[in-house]
Amino acid sequence: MELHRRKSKQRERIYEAIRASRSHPTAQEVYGALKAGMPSLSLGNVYRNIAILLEEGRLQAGEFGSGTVRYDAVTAGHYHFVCERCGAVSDLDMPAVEAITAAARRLSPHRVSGHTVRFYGTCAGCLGAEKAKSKQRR
Amino acid sequence: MELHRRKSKQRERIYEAIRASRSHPTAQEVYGALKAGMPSLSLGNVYRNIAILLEEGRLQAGEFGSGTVRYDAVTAGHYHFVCERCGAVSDLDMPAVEAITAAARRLSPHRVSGHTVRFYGTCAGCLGAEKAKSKQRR
DNA sequence: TTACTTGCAAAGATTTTGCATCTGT
DNA sequence: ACAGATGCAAAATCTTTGCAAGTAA
Repeated sequence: MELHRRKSKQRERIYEAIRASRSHPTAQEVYGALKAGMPSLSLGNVYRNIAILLEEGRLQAGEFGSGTVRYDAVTAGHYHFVCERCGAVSDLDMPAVEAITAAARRLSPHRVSGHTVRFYGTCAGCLGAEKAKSKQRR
Repeated sequence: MELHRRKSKQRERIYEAIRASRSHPTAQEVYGALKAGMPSLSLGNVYRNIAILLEEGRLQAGEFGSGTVRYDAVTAGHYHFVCERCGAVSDLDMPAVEAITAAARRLSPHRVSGHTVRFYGTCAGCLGAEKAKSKQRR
């Protein structure tokens, strides 16, 4: 009745795909990326393995306004930037400010164990596209 | 072809329900809360009106780990606390730190317009329940 | 062998939409 | 009257599950 986890090619490929990606992929994107090299792979199994990887703490999940969950191979507590125009999610090269958690502990009746920060705006790519468009308009 | 928005009893009730609630309700919760006093109300219409209210900037949306979207009548930039045990979402009485946005602007190639902070941990209610349980165990 | 894994397909859950009808203005 | 709003039910998405067959240990 114990749970001895076996090594599984599918699970490792799924983990690798997420770790290698810079884009915080969704389950469907992971599936799409692996399907070519692993035709037997099923979407249900991607979801199942992601659940296991989350449980093991090898992944982190988040929803960033698209309505679907995105995954991230945890590196450390890092902050995210979400483009309000195209929905892209990127990591921010910014040290986590532990003082924020400390401040919340002082102010809140709850047991605060940590925090995340999410920045909003327009990503560099969309800014470029916008500029090109306004130039065209003249 | 213009869009003249009409006043609608449903929409105002939906907005009021969300504004009055402290719990960041989901669409289904709003529907459940209003159904009694408005039997003809449909869930689809709740979703439609929430979309309009979001567009008008009267509401804010967020997903907090439950897999369903929660809504909030925007007051100002405020931070949230999410209980990892029961999923409850509450507001934190903590002034938004604008310096964080400024720091991100300096470090990021994107146009950063703002940020949100989310704290994680165990809420006071769950802490109490936990304590009661461990006492019982002795 | 044992019991964890997988693929497949069906089921769940949440959210969106088409359409005929109703209603503010 | 006209264009927006509503209810209802069907559809679209995303995610989870049951089951029989495959597979690591």
